Amino acid sequence: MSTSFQVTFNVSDKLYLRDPESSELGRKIVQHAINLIYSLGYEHFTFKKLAAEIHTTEAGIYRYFENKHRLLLYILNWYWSYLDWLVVFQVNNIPSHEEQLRRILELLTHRLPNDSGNASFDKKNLNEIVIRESNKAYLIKEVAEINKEQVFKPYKELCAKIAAIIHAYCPAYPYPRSLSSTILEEAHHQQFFARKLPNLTDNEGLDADAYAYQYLHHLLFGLLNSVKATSSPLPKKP
Amino acid sequence: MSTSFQVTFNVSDKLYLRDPESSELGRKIVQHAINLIYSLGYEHFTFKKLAAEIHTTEAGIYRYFENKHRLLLYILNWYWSYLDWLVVFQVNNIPSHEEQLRRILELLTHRLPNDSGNASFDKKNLNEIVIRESNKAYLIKEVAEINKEQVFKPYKELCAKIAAIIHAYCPAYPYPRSLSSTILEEAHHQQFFARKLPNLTDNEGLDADAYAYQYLHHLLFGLLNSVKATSSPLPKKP
DNA sequence: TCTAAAATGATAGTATTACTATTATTATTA
DNA sequence: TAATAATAATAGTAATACTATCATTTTAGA
Repeated sequence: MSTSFQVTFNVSDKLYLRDPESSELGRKIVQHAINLIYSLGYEHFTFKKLAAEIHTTEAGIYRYFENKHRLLLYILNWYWSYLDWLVVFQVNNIPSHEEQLRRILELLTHRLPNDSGNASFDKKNLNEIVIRESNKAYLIKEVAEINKEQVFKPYKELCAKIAAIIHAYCPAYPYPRSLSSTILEEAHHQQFFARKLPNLTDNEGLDADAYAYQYLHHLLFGLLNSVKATSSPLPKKP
Repeated sequence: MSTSFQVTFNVSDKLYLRDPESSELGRKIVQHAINLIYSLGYEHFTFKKLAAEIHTTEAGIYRYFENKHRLLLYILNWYWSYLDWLVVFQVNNIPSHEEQLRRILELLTHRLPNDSGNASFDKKNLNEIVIRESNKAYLIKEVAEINKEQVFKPYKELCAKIAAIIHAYCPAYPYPRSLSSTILEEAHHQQFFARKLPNLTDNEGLDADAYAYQYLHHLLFGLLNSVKATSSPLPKKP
């Protein structure tokens, strides 16, 4: 007899019509959607192409997801939930808030470990589409309406969690949530820029992920340490 | 006899098939596109709807722009070029780099003056679509190819210009371009968040633009001043 | 001022996308 | 074993993203 331990993710059931985790077809849809969005780009990705890829029909996919935007949101929610869990796990038992933040930056800028997450998604492709497509999930006219359906909950929770650690590290800093969302966004954008529009960065030869880490590390600690220094000046040693 | 002074903008001629500035119809297309993208959202905006709005035909619009992505890029390039010009103008003759940066932040976070720019676009709508849609111009699979057509030149130049002032203000800071692009992006995202997903920010009752200004001001100067302090420590007063 | 060229308008048409509906077939589960 | 649920196969509709054609109007040049 073997025991298996499963981490479950709390994605809103508003995201799907039928739970894709509940069947082979559902899992295939999500798995191949990640690869296809990666290789075609979100705009050129269609349910018809996905159906052809996994030898099912368009109608078959529509039974799981209302449209491709919901499917994208589902994938991103999975990513954000998983990242949240990784943050909790990585930060657990680490006494230093500074070290906690350092580890978080590493998680945000580097790709997910490929063996992890009891899901057979291609983590490299997942990471790429998160970088390139995640803004398209919320930078839309209808954001207020879909927000009511809890579809951004995992993102907000992740943002709040990081904000809480920023606050613990530097209670005097007045914008922990905005700084958290800035870091979440720029961890992806600066990587994208470093790869595709390098003039928008100061990278010279580093890997995009390593560069993003370095830049954000300097930004985060430069900023927070300056606040710490001015708000509670330590007694100087002679 | 009257003299008129016109500022011209250097948008790449790859963006259009026929120059929309050269005709009444062309100007109407751009002007109403801004309003329609604003009210429908980029995804729901189509050339057919735009054609109906201005009492021309779909084919008529296709004679000016290859597709709606090019039209969006054209609009954004106009915005970026104009912002660049405003930056130059606002910063001219200001001796203090600090004051220069402060003025730039104000330009980035606040809407364009409505009477300006010798174009009859609705500046409020233009500002909204820049906030909500500009990421969709470059966060795409084909970014490398279209980048060759110079379509991001105005954005890069603006970024470089701000980076140069950051560098002038604080030569020791190692990431002026990334900081510049971060500020350009977050000036819009934090406004969007403050309005639509306020939990991602620390705003409490300020207008979104004022909040974004305040947050970014604190970030920019907090960071740069800390670098200044550590790189060239001033002699202490007793 | 006349003429040629260019721009526009009107209409039509194609391929693809984004869906919905129907019915037959295959698994599951009670 | 019967009922039920999921899937496959097929068809069809409305909208989108274009391209093509041709008549008409506008503009610019000789």
